[in-house]
Amino acid sequence: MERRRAARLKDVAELAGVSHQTVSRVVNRADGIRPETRERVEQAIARLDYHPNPAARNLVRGRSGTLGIITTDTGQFGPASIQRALEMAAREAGYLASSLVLSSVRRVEFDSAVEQLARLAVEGIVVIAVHDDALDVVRSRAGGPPVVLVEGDLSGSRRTVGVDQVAGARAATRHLLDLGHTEIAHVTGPLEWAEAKARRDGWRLELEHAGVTNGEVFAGDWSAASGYRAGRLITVRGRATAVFAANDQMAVGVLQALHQEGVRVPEDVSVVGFDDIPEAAFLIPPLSTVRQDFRAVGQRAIESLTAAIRGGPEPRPRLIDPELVVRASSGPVSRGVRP
Amino acid sequence: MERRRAARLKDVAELAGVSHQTVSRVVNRADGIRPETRERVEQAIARLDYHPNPAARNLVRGRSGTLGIITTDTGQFGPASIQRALEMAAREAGYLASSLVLSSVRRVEFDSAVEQLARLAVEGIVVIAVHDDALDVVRSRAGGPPVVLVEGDLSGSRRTVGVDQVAGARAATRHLLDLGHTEIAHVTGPLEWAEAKARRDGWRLELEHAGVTNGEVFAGDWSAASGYRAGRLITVRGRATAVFAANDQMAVGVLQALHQEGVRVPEDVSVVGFDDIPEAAFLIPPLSTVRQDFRAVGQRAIESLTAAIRGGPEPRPRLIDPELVVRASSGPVSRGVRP
DNA sequence: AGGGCGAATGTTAACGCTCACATAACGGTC
DNA sequence: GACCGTTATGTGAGCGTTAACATTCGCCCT
Repeated sequence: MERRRAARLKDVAELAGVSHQTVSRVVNRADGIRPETRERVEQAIARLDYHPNPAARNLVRGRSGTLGIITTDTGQFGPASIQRALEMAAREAGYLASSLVLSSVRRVEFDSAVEQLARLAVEGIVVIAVHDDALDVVRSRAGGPPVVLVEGDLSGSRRTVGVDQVAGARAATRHLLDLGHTEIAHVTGPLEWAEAKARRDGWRLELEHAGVTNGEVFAGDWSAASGYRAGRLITVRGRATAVFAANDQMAVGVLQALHQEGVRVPEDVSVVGFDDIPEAAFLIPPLSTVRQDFRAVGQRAIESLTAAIRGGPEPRPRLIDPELVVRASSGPVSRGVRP
Repeated sequence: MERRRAARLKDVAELAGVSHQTVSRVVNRADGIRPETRERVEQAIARLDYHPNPAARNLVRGRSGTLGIITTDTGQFGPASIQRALEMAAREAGYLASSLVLSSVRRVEFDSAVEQLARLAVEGIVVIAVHDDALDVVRSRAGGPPVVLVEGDLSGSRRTVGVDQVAGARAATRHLLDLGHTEIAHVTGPLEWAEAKARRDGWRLELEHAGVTNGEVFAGDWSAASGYRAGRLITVRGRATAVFAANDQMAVGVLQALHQEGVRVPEDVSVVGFDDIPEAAFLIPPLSTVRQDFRAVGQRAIESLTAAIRGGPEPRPRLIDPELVVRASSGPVSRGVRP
């Protein structure tokens, strides 16, 4: 079968017996078209299987219809999920999203990424900013397309969107306090990450709020291995009756360490994580955790970016509330003695 | 500061004192330009910070410069990794990749995705085809842009690219046979998935090749929970001295079940997974598994697609060899009796 | 009946680039 | 010095669309 050229506005116009501009109006849903004419044009469009040429459209409108997403290839659950959510939200907003996955957060690579996006004439950029360094780079960049930061340090003056990490950590800690725990340890993420810092701060704040001051801190790095090490230390020192891990992967490690030492969860020690990874519900025992609505983060970020592109003000509140998910790994503090 | 319009070809031409066509030639690396002229033009480009307008370029060239990626939001490690790899490879090939993440593989949604990509005038589509159903939908589609299938059923006549799942499964099984195991159980993925089927077939083939016929099969669904259930059954029946799980998540479940029952890994039972998820090296014990080179898959898929767009033949072999990664979870069959 | 007005549609000119072709410049040959 | 071929550069058209303005038509009002 011969491959015909795609139909153009002009072809549709000829078939429908109108001018190309009328067709354009129908395609772009302008009003001031007689229903009868519109009907005729729409039939012609259907018959020719006409699709507007996006390149021509973008050219004449002086825009590219493209957004850039810069993220790092950390393999972490959060950033990857947000990337996905951003891609979906961008498409819903009528933009094409082009994701740039960096293998490091070094300034050079970051700059070249921004350069590459400039070459694509992106109208805006979303940076999934896990690292403080990345923030600095963005801040230092003058001119160019508007930039929205996601999930980094949300306290800055720039446009930023993200889950309220502090609130999530406080909710998790409050949940453990409500169960009667007073010795609540915390396993942190790497503290260069804004999220890790915020979760630690939330935990600390809530403890102070409750008048509890002596929570132990264990330094982790997001990995299950680091959670495992923290878990072993916790069993050795043997004071905490509850552990709040800064992410689910580390909580997995904690669970394994506790299990290995014969410490029962939640009878002897309660564990709460953060993220609600897909496996969380299938762990032994199912993990209590804090769920983040990445979909909402993606949508708001794109909203904020499109607003910036149009030169408008910040649209909706930029902090999104996380949700505590209680499962079997957290329970009332036991009266018995820890083994 | 006033925001100037972006520089055009004409602006550069005027500044360099040449025609716009000469500038175009310099930009597009055409030869037949005097070095001196080229130098002058390049300086002008740098001074004006000129970037070609991709919309105008695509319009006149009659192409969109865009590829579509269709994937499903399964949250599985493999598909997500491949999506990333595809995005990177597409960009390296000079294309903009637009990813469509489907929440189901139902025909309707799939069709609307293809429709949406047609609207973007994508030049080609990569489908990360996990489900047999998805394959059918693609096969039924006539006309439109070329399509490359990734990681589905690789035996079809269409352009397909992927890791040789059968070879990977055979390597894993061979590894266990080499360690002296003869009772090797297999935990499958959901058998609607082409990968799950291929891994089971590879396991079976290698057993037959070695003259071992009595491997037990346990049906799983990729989740850690299903692996856990299989692990419990294995300890109850108590025959297998080795388990090959069709993915790492299920292997995690197996490990937990064995551990819980006091079965030592690898002393009593060896475990091998598939995927090499980031946690694999941090599990207890570190998990032997099969690593897939997703980067290579992405690159070959894009190569194949660009070849198809140009109407050329299939470029490189489309099957990629996986790599066995031996860690502590697999060891020689023990002479002692299982507890 | 003529003027004016609004609704519906048509006409023309960009948008920034590449392609195909036209021209200029230059050196060698007879 | 007229002719040719080669190399380097310039010119004009057109890609498919939208924006701005122009036109046509029918209708109501005085």
